[in-house]
Formats: sequence, C-alpha cells, structure tokens
Amino acid sequence: MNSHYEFTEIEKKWRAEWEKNPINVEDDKKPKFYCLDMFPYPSGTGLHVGHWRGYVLSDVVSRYKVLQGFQVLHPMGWDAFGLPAENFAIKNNIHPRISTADNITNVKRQLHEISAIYDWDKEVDTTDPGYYKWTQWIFVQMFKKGLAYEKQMPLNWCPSCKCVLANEEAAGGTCERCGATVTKRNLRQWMLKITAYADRLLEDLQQLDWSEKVKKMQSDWIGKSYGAEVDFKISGSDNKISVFTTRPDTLHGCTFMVLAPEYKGLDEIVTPECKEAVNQYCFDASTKSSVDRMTDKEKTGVFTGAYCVNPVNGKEIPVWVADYVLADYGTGAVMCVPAHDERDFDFATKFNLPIVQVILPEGTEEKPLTEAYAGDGVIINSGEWNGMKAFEAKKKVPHMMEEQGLGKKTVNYKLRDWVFSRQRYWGEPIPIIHCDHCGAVPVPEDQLPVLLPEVESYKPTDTGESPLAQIDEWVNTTCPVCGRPAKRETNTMPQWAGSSWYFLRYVDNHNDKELASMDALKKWAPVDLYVGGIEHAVLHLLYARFYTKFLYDIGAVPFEEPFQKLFNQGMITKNGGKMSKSLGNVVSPDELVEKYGCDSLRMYELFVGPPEMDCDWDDSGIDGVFRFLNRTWKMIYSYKDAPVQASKDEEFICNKLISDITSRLEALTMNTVVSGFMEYSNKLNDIAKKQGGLSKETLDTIVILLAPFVPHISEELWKELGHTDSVFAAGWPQVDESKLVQDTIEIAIQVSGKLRGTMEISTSAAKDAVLAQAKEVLGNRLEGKEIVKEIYVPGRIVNLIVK
RNA sequence: GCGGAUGUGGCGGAACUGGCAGACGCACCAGACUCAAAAUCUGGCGGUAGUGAUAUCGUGUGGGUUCGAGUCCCACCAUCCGCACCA
Repeated sequence: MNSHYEFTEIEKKWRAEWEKNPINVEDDKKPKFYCLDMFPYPSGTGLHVGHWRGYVLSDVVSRYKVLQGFQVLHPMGWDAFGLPAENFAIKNNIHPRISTADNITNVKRQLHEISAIYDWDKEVDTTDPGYYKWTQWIFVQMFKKGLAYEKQMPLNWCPSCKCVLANEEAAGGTCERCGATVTKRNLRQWMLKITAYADRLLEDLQQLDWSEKVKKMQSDWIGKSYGAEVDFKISGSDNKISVFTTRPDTLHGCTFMVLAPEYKGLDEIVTPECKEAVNQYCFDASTKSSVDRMTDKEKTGVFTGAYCVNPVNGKEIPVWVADYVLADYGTGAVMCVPAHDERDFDFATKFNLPIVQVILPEGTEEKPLTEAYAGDGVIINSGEWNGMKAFEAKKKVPHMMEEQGLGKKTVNYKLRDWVFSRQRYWGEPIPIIHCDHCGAVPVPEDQLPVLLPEVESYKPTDTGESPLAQIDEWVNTTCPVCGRPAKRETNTMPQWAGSSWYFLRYVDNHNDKELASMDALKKWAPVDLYVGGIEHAVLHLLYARFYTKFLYDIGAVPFEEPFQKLFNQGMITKNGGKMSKSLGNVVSPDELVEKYGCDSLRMYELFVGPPEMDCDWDDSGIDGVFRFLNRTWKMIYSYKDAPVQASKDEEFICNKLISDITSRLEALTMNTVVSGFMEYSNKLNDIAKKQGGLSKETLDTIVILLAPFVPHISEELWKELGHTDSVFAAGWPQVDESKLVQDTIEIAIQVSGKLRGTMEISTSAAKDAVLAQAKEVLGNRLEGKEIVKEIYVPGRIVNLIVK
C-alpha cells in the first residue's frame, strides 16, 4: 500500500474489479429496492456537473441499500425520441438515428465515470423498435378503450418547433421547449383522455411521499372546483344558457352574463341590431395571441342585444360577449356578480352595469363598494336566503337548485385532454390506419411495431403535417379490417410517450411478449425512490401517473402509482445561470475527475449544498473533500497495522458517527453527511493522537460508512484493513446504544438569559446539585445579586434570574 | 394579482422537539518544515471597545410571546420559483 492516496490507480483498479464481480447481484432471498433516476435525453453536449448531482445521490442510496442487504435495481436508459434529438440532428445535418446513437455512446462513457452501480443489462432506449413496439401497443389499448380519439379543434401551435403542443407544454403561452410564443391553429389531432383520470390523479397524490410543492403543482394543474351549473332562460326564446359557478350563494347579485367569443350558439342569441358589432369583436378576439388574451387585464366586451332571466329572482339581465371568458372551461358562459368577483367588478365598472351587493362581511354595514368582496359573510338582498352564512349557502344552494329544477351540483377541472400527436419525424409513429370505409383502425397487435421509416428529409414542415406524409409508399397501405386501400397516420407521438412507462420496462427489458411480465413487475416495482429535477412536475410526472393508472385498469401492471417517493434535486448553476453551451458556462466533470478523482467529485457534489436547493458551482470547494480523503487515507494507513484497544471516548464518537451518518443518509441531507464525516474524523484523529492509534472496529466502521459515497477508496482501504471480501458485503454498521451513554456532559450556565460560562456535570446529577455547582462556577459574579428564579433544563442549561 | 420557498460571517452552509449561533468546508492571516516554492502540519478568523480577562451588539426589517427566539406568533421588505382572467 502506498502512503500516498493514488486515486487514479485505485479507481481504475476497482472499476475493473466491479465489472468482473458486481457488488449488486439479484438474489430473491433479499428484499428489493428500486432506485431510479429520470433517464437522460442523450444530448450532444454531454453531461455536466449538474447531471452528476442527482446521479450521485441515487447511487449513494443504491449502494447504501446494497450494504443494508437489499437487492437493488438501479438502471439507466435513454429518452432518445423527441424534439431535442431531432433539432440537434437538423442543426448538425446528421440523421437523428445516427446522432442519437453517437450521443448515447458519448454520454454512456461519461456515465461510467460516475461509477454508479447501473445494471447495463437492463438498459432501455425509447427509440429501439423492441421498446417502442410497446409504446405503440399502449396507444392501441387506449384507442380500444376509447381513451385515444381524434378531434378537430384550435390547438397550441409552436411556430418555431412547427408542431402542436399539449397544454402542459404551452403553460404561460410560451413553448416549453424553445420559449417561442404559442399561437392557435385549428387542426385535427389525436388526443388522450387524461381527464377521465382527473379525480384519481388528484386523490392519489395524498398517498405519495413527494414534496408538497410538486403535489400542489399537480393538484393546481388538475384544478378541481366544486360548484353548480345553473340555467338562465333567454328572454323571448325557448333557449337557455347554462353557466358554471363556484359561488351559487351570490346568485341574487348576478346582474349580467358574459359569453366567450367562441361560445357555441352565440349566433342565435345575438340580436340583428348587434350582429355586426359582435362579429367584429369575435374576429378581433380570434386574432389576438393567447399571451395577449392572458395578460391584457383591461376588460373589453360587447353587448349582444339579448337578455336572459336570473332564475332566482326573475330579473332580466343583459348578455354580453367578452374575451376574458374562456370557451373551453365550464360552459363558456359566466354569470357575473360584480359585487363579489374582481373581474366582473372591473367589467361592470367599465361598461356601467349595475352592482348589487349580496354578501356583507361580518360586523360591517352596507355601503357602496369600491372593490369586489370575495370573502365570507352574511347574505343580504337575496329574498329568502337573507341571513344565511355565504359559505354555508355555497354548499346548500346547488341542492336547492336541483330540487327546483333550475340547475345541478357539478364539478369542473382545469385539466384538459392531452394533445398527443406531433408533426415531427423523430418519434413513435401512431399505429393507426385511416380507411374511408372503416374509419380510424388500429394496426393489429401482431404487426407492431410500426417502424419509423427512413426518409430523405426529416425536417419539419409548415403544413401542419409530419414529414412522414411525404413518403407515399409508407403512407399507402391497406385497411386491416376490410382490405381496401387506406392511409397510415403520419403524425408521431410526443417526446413524453416513451418516458411515460420506461420505469416499467427496466424490470423486464428483453420481454417480447408483453411490456413487462407480471412477475418481474411484482418483484421490482413500483419505484421506491425516484430522483430527478423538478421541471417535469406537471409534464412527465403527471403523464407517467396517468399511464400507470391506465395500465393498472387493463390489468397490465399490479399497482396504480409508479413512484412512491420522489426526490427533486436542485439545479446547479454557474455564475448564476443555467449551464448551457450557448452561455459557455458548462462545467464538465471530466477534468475534475482527472484532477481529483471520481470519489472526490462524488463527495463534493453532495457537499455543495442541501440537495433539494439550487446552488452555484464553485470548483475551489472540491479541495476540501480532496484533502479530507487524503487525511482519511493517512489516518487508516498510520493506524491499521497497530490497532489499539478502543477507549470510551473513541467508542462514543464511533457510535455517534454511525448514528448520525445513518439518520442523515435516510433523510437524504447529504451535505450534512459529508460535514459529519469531516467533523467526526477530526475528533477521532485527536483521540488517536492521544492514545497512539485507533481500534480495528473504528477503522472498519469508518470505511464501511464511507463506501456508498466514495466507493473506490473505501474498497482499497477495506482490503488494506485485511479483508478479502468487498466492503459492500460487510453489512451496514449498527449503533451500540450502550456506548452512547455518557457519564458527564457539558452544559451552559446563563445569568438572566445571558451566557456566563459552561460546566461539566454528571449526567446523573440532581437539580439541586447542578444548581449548587453552577453557583460555585459563577462565584463572585453573583455577589450582591438576588436570585429570583432558578431554571434547570436537564442536560441542556442552567439559567439563574437575578435582580 | 394569487400561491409556495428562501433570507445566518468575505463565500458555501450547520444548528434535532425553543436551550452555549456560526459546526463542517472554502478563502484569508500567522507560525512550523523548506535554499525557495508547492504540498503538508499547527494556530487564528462575525462587528465594536479594551494590552487583557472581559463587555457589548449580532441570524432580512419592525413588533410580540418566553427565564431564554435563527427556531414560535403578527406585520412588512427583498430574492427566487410556480400559476396567471379557470368564474
């Protein structure tokens, strides 16, 4: 053994050794642990130190679980279909199939540098026909269950990506991928009925061990609200307008109604005199960008000339059209209560519509309103409802409406169905054939996968059609039902399709009979710990839950929720900005590994800050962990050959080390694990200097505890400590509670709440004895003072209050 | 606008149920070793006053509860993130 820590040699040696003899082998006698990283898109830029952060964390947990006696599934794969890969290919003028393969090779090489215990036999690649066969199969099952359907409607269109976007990808009116302003385009597209699962997706969030933040983002996105649907008869007509409201208690205050410009049946409502103005307004609204429509707080609108009747008081109220009402939420019509809704208040003020207050805040008097009041209170000006509490009435009114046949209790969601087709080349072909006689017919399962054909030009078009539409020999086929000439669907699936179920494939990735066998799924899944960034909170994580629930319903998987525990690591920035090639601030792990070694970088990735927080990268800190590993090396090297009998102090520190590292590791507060190692090592070094060495038990313990974090140096030191097996076979150390009991303890002494000294007391000392000792320590500080109160918190503090 | 998170030395950050604020590390300063440097080791390192023991202020701001508050309560400020006319 070298007295100097030769990391390059050590890391090379143990990497080769683990290749030959993996430390994590399947053994069904052991309990399972499935530890998963969000699989990467194989980018041309490769990995940076930000990627390492999550991968190191999950590998530390995986290795810890191995040490605890689990069989661990810790797989890795490639999310390789989709726009980023295709755009990279277009930019570099290489076919995406080739550039993707190249990038996978490069990123895989970089991943090897982390020395994670990935099981490469389980690797999945979403662009592999053996994989996307099942991505297509799932689509066919959804089609058969009526959950995949075609619809013509105005959709989010990204003019830069030249394809449609799901609502989740167009949040905020900009493209999630490229940031371009999203426009609307009326197209026929494939949709997935994720709304059918809205309630379950919402309900089951409760049982998940996820951060409240992500759960809230999902539940807000689903956006369930309770209320009533109320019918308003149109004056002088047999037609009616239904509205959805969450505040039926304010019905008496409804003084006008507003319809969305796209409201179905608007033409029949508008009076002839108003037709021209309304048509003009609707045309203007249709040309406004969705961003403008969202951000323009200034209300606009136009009167339709029509009136309808408020069903609770029989009053006639005017019907307007305004673009602040959304056509695709609720019924596209809103009953307006300006006194108790901010938007209605603005509108009423601007167009001089009446404002009738029907809720009086508790303990106030009725007076003209200067702004809308949306809170609770007593109902007034509402006939027989007067005197009721508003928020109670909110619940009761829908029932009353139902009894009187004026409306019904109902719920509404913000969640929309998932726009699932893309006008791009690099994706899974949607396995559907369009036949003039039979309609849309799924490709028979025994003909899956529908292979993505080779093309000359894979560049996106502006036509709203995929480049696949240009390949006549591929498009033209025969109908599987009637055998007549038919055409293939030319759209492809969105990049989220493959990632919505990949975690299921890892458990049985070579299976060509089913997406994964029930046995393999039962053995490994669901995922015990899922590690990844928070950016997919309402994208991938919502879609994957939806897929899993669907597959559960058709009996393909035995559980409803894919990810029991989710951990979102913070982003690593450089100079305050997200690392990107264009900003030129990408910190590559390659040079750091070369200079300090994999172990040092692994440990530093954890030490940079609390794992869930964003932090800015600074190379200089890595020196600290590098020095620590050098000191550790020297410590073991100096004491291994002449171990001493453990002293009481040494046993105490050693057991405290086990206890602290274990609890901090369980809590995933990895930064404090690293500082704990440093702190206790310093203490043990001091003890060692005093007593001329450390015990064999202590040295062994340190090395085992370090192993999940810095596996190479740990294996080497373990061997040097005389062991022949891998350190990962050693078992995780157990705390000996009896060694944590101390005879004496240091406590603080305060006088009137101010620190005035410390003292060593016996842990068994009674209150009187401790107080007496404290007074002795304070001595003449107490002279001339009268003690009015004595406080002793056992094991913590003495506080004497003086006058 | 609504919702959430965060705010502690020059810097990254510790502090479990309220109980010695600043652990651990970086940077910096001094000393040892060296012809010298690097590496390593030892010590120091929140502000102010004092040679010093010590005193005093100090966890975004202002109040409060408490013997005692970074931690609990109220109000506010700043930064970041999410949602954004969802009736």
